[in-house]
Amino acid sequence: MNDTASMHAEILNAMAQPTRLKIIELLRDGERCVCEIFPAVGSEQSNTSRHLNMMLASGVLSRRKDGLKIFYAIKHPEVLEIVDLAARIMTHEITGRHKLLKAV
Amino acid sequence: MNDTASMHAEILNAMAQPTRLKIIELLRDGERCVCEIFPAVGSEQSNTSRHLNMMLASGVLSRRKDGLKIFYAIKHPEVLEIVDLAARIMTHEITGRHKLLKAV
DNA sequence: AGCCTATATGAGTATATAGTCATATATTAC
DNA sequence: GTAATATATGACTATATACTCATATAGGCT
Repeated sequence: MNDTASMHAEILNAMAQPTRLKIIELLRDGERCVCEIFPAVGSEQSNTSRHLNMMLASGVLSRRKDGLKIFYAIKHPEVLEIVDLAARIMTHEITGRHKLLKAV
Repeated sequence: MNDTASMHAEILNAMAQPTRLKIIELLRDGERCVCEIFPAVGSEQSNTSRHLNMMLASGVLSRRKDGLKIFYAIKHPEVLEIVDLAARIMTHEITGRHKLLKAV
């Protein structure tokens, strides 16, 4: 990343994908190892590993090694706040679109 | 979008790109027409139009027509909150990485 | 009507992304 | 040492994305 806009975007992008959102939701109540994460999100181990690594690189997740296992966790509380705010927008949008349908 | 995770991701994705972040920053203090937006963000008119349309479709922006001009605006206050929280994460990351460099 | 301005879109390209399968790299247990 | 487990990565594919240039569409003005 070079300028601040692309670093800023990179952080948001690390949350803006269905599998990555599932990972964040899973980590909401604490750290998990990769071996727990990939079956929980229903994705391959290799694919999950790539998502975890890019989320680590962009500062969304942190990790800790314990023997063979590597535990990933949400690095900043702001991550969950962002995900929750986006969920609120989604709710507004869904109810808004329902009203539009009713109006017809 | 089919499931909630992909709609959720779509909303975040509509902010997770440098040009789109610049658009959001520009609209922070009020609506602007496309003719004002594209020179301000330094992007082509056609490219800016596409970004604006996808941000509209995902519920991040709203638009209003006034004669020839179309004014885009931030649709939900949560959008700015999300952008600000991501900026805070970026700040934490930058200071954190500086500490790492100092420690070496 | 014709002309100008503002916005959107079709078509194309180059790059990025998410995904898979196979393999490499630890780390632990025996 | 070997075997087994956990994670990461190389190589590849298919699709998505951001972008450009040219053109279409629509509204206002004379």
